[in-house]
Amino acid sequence: MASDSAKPRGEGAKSAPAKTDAREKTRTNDPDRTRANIIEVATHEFSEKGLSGARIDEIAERTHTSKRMIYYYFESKEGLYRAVLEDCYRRIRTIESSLDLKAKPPMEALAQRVRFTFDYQIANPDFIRMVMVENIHHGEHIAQLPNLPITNLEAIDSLRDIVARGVAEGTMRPDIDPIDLHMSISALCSFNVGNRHTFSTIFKVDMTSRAAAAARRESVTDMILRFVAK
Amino acid sequence: MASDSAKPRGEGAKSAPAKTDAREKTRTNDPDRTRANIIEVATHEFSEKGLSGARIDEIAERTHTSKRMIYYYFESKEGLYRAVLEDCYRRIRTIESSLDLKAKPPMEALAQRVRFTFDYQIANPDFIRMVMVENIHHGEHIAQLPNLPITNLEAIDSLRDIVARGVAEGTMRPDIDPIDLHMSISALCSFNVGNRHTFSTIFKVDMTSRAAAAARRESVTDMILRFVAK
Amino acid sequence: MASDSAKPRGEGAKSAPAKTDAREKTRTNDPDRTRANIIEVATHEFSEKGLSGARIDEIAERTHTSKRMIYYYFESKEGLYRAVLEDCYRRIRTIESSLDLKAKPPMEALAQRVRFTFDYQIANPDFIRMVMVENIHHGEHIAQLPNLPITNLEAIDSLRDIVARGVAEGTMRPDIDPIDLHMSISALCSFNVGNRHTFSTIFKVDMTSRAAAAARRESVTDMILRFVAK
Amino acid sequence: MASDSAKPRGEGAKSAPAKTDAREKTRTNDPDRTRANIIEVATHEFSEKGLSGARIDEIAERTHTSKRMIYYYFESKEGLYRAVLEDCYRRIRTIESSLDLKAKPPMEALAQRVRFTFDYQIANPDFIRMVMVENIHHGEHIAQLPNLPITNLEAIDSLRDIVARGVAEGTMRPDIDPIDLHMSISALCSFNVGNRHTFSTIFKVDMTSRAAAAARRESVTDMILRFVAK
DNA sequence: CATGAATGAGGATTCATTCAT
DNA sequence: TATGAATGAATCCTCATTCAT
Repeated sequence: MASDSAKPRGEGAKSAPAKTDAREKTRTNDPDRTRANIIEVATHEFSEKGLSGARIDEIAERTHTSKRMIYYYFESKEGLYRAVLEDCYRRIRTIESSLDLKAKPPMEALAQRVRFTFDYQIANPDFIRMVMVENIHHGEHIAQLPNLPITNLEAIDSLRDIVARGVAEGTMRPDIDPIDLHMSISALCSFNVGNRHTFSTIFKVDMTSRAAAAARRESVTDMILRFVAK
Repeated sequence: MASDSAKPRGEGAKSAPAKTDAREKTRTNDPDRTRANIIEVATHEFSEKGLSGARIDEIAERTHTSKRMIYYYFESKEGLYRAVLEDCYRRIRTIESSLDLKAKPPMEALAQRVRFTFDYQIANPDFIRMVMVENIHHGEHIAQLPNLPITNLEAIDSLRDIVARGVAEGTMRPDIDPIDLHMSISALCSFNVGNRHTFSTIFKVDMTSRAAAAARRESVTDMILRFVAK
Repeated sequence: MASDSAKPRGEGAKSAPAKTDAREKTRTNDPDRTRANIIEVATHEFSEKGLSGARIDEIAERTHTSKRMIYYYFESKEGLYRAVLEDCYRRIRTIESSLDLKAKPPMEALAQRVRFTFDYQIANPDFIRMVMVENIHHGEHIAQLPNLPITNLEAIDSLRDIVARGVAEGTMRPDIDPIDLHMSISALCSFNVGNRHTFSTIFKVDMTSRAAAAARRESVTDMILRFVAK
Repeated sequence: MASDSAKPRGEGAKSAPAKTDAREKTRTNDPDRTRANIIEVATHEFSEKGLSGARIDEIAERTHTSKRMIYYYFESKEGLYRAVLEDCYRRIRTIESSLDLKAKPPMEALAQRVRFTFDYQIANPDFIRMVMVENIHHGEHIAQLPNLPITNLEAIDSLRDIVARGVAEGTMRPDIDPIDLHMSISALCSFNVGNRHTFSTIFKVDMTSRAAAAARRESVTDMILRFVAK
C-alpha cells in the first residue's frame, strides 16, 4: 500500500529549519512528503507516550494534513506505529553505516564507535524510547516488519572486524563475541537516555547536563575498552 | 497490623471519609490481603501493557475483588499505578538489603552483587518493565512518591563500601564512582530483560535460554570486574 | 454475556401505552428493562434501515439510556443486531404457538393459520423486514444464534398435523409436504409487506388499505386451500 | 448509439457542464462500455450488501475505471444505485417480453410463465435482492425513476390475456385478477431466492440443490394452476 | 466492604465526495 | 477523460469513573 519511499528528513522533529514555502495545512499533493511529515510527527508522539498513550488526533493536529490522511497512508494506528518503528531502525542503520572505522586502529575504532553510539542516543532520544515502547509490547510489531533483521547485522559485522583486527594486533582478547559486545555497548549507551528519569530521581543525580553526559560517556567507553583489552 | 497498611490512600484525597466503624464487621476479608492482591494483579497488568495500555476492567477481573475496590483503595488508575511502582521499588530494596556482602573479599562481593542483580532481573521481569514504563512517562509518577529516594541509596552505600575495601586492599582502582558503577551494573543487568524482544528479533539470537542467560551473566560480571580492577 | 431474560414488551415499538412512571433518561437499574427497551428501539431502527444503514447514535437517542449501555449489553452493533433478530424470531414463535388449531376441522384450521400469518405480517412489518435484512446479509447472523433452529419446527409440526388430519378426513391430498406448504404460506403472506413498496409503485396499486389487504388475504387463503384440497 | 446512452445523468444535476467537445478524442474508451461495466459491478455490490452496505471504493476497485468515473457518470452513490435499479428492471422486462405465450394453450402458457419466472429468479438472484434492498428503503428510489412504471404492465397484460383465454376456453375461473395473480407468482417465485438464507437455516433444509429447486418449481407451478383452475 | 449498572468524554476508524494534475 | 491525493463529517467503539443498592 502506498509508496514507501519516504524521504527521511532528519531525526530531530521540530528543529528542521528551512522548508521552502508555506507550512500549515497546504495541500501538498506530494505523497512522500506527506508521509514523511506524518511519520516525523508520529515518531515523537509515540516515543513520548507509547503506543496506547499516543493520540491519533494529536498526531493529526501537529501534521500538515488531516487525520484522514494518516489512515489513508497507514491504515491504522498500529500501521503508523510500525512505519515509525521501521523508520527509526532505518535511520540508525543508515547512520551507523556511515561510520568508517576500518582505517583506524582497533582500540581507537572501538572507542569511536562507543562514543558515537552514546552521542547518537543522547541526540536522538526518540530512538531508544521507541525501542522501549516496542519491548513493552513484546516486540510484536518489529516482528511484523518484513525487511528489517538482516540489515542491522552490519553493526555486528563492523564490530567483528574491529575485534578481529584488535586480536591480530595483539591489543584485544581473542574470546570476544561481537554480538555480546554489541549488547553491552547498547546497554551502556542507551541506559542514560532510557532510564534517565527514574535513575536521576531515585539517586538525585543529574544525568542530562553536558558535564554529566561527557563523564558518563568516558566511563562507558572506558568500560568497553577495558573489557576487550588483553 | 490490621488495616493500617492501606497507607497512602491517595495524595490528593477528595472524598474518602472516616471509615473505621460499623462496616468493619460485615465481611471478614482482610483488607491488607485485598490490597496486596490488587497490587499483585495490577503489577503484572501495568508491566505487561504500560500505564495507558492497562485496563482497569481487566485488572478487576483478575482480582479477587471488584472494580469498586480498586477505586476504594487507590482512588484512580494512576493511584494504583503509583502504588504498584512503589511496591516494585520496595521489594527490590528489601531484597538488595538482604544481601550481606560485607564479609566477602571486595572482588568477590562485587561479582556476587552483579550476579545477584542479573538473576533478579531475569526472575522478576515485571520490575524492569515497570521501570521502562515509568521512564516512558518521564518519571512523573515516581517523583510523586513521598518516601522513596532516600531508601535506595543503600544500594549505593553498599557499592561504595565494596569499592572502598577494594581500593584499600589494592585490587580496585581508586577512581571509581559508586553511582556510576551502579548505573553500569543496572544497565548491563537490565538490558537482557528489558530489550530482549527487539534485540533477539533483530539479531536473531536467543536471550532467554538458561545457557544464553548464564553466558551473558558471566560476560556482564566480567565486564564490571575488569572495569574496577587495578 | 449479560442476562438474556429480556421481557418482550410488545411488538409495536412506539405504541406501548402505560409504562408506570417517569420515562426519559431515568436511571432504571433494571437491566431487563434497559435491555428490552434497547431491543425495542433497535428493532425498529434495523428493520427500517438495515444493518449498515442503522445508526447506533439514533438508537441510543430513542432509548431511555445512553449509547454506552448498548455496548455494555450487546458489545457491538452486530451483537445488538443479533439480539434483535433473535427477539423477532422468539416473538413470532411464541405467538404462533399460542394458536390452538387442533380442535378445528383441518381445512378451517389451515385457513385460520394462513389468515393469522397474513395478519401478523401486516401488523408487525418489522419482522419480515428484519428477515429481508438478514437475507441481504446471507443469513450469517441468524446462523450464529445458538438456540434458534429447533424451536421453529413447531410451525412445521402444526402444519403436518393439520395436513395429516385433512388427509385422514379425506379433504386433503396425501402428497403435501409440510415444509413446502409452510414455504408457500410464508411467501404469500410476507410478500404483501416485504415487497409492498416496489410492487405498488410499479403497478400503481394500493396494497395497504384495509380493503386491499382483506382482498389479498382471501386470495392467499384461497390459494393455499385449493392447493391442499383433494 | 455512441454516447447517448448516458441518459439520465442525474435528476438534480448541479454542476455537470457541456462536455461534448475536444476531450472525446484523447481516449478511445467506449463510454457506454465504461458505464455498463460500472453498472455491472455495482449491481453485484449493491445486491450483495445493500445500499448503505455497499462501498464506492470497492465498486471502483472491481471496475475497469476509477472512482472518479463513477461520479462522472452517476454523480453520487445514490445516482449509481438508481441506475442499477433501473437496469435491473429493464433487463427483467426485456426478457419477460421475449416470452411468446400467446400461441400456447392458456394453462400451458401460465405454467410456462411460472416456470420461467421461477428459473429467472434462481439464475439472477441479483434482481430479487435489489428489489429487497429497495423495499428496505421504502421504494423511495424506484419512485424517482422517470420512465419505469408503465413498462412493466406488459407482464400484467400478458397474464390478463392468458386468463381471458383460459376463461373463454372454460379451463379457468372467471374471477381471477391478473395483478393479484402476478403478485402470487412473484411471491412464490422470489421467496426461494430472497429468503433462502434464513429459511434454510431455520428449517435445516436445502433450497439450492437442483433437486430441491426443481421440486419447489413444480410445487409453485402446481399451486398457481390449481388456483386458476375451474 | 461489595456488586452490577450506568455514563460522559474521548478515541479510532470509515465514508462519500472533491481537488490538482 | 482519467488518476491518486486529500478531506470533513460522521460512525462505531472504549475507558476511567461513579452511582444505587
